[in-house]
Amino acid sequence: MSQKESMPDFKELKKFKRKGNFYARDSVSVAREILGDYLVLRKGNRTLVGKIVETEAYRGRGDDASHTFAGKVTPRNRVMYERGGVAYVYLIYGMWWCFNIVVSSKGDPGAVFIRALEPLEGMDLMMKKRKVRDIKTLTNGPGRWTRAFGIDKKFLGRSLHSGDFFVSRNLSKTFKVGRAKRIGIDYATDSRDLKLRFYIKGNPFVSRVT
DNA sequence: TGACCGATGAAT
DNA sequence: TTCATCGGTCAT
Repeated sequence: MSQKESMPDFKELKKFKRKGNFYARDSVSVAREILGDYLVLRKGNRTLVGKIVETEAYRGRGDDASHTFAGKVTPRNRVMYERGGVAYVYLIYGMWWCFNIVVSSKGDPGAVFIRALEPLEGMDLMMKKRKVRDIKTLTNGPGRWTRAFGIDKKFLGRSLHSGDFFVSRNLSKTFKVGRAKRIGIDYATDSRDLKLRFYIKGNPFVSRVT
């Protein structure tokens, strides 16, 4: 279950912001280690904060579920070739924005897909964006949390090293990590059954367990 | 320029 | 389990 824990204030969150060397590594390491961290978006004098509870690793060139399989380059996926630490955002099903963090070194595409958050601060603003009243369904899916945060095409290529949009390290992680197949990539052949999805065991905001 | 489609969500 | 949905992508 989701345990009560003290919520760091904005200043504290900023202090433990994840840096470039954290993102400039392989996608599996980042996808695992970013679990439990805080995604922080400052809007004026308000702050939206969600704990990252579910991720997927996309391994770039050698991963036929990735948008950069076999080194494919298009206007959309171009930022995936940047050094880790920028956002890769794209639209799916004509209506939902998917948010990834680019990882690895420049020229080596990789990404960590953020699938679900546990909402911690700014829930009133999130609910206005999502038009839902039930907190359980506010941010427990890739298209849901991005809508709650107002994430869209404007975020494509945006740096996570800024002062108003970043990931903050959680210094007290006590959970167990679950591992499963990635979702919605049945079009892939070689990579479809790899267990590259990671989630916080028992957290109610994970989009699905199996 | 336009055919095509999906790293989903919601209803059942 | 099914299916509505539509802006963007990319090949032409």
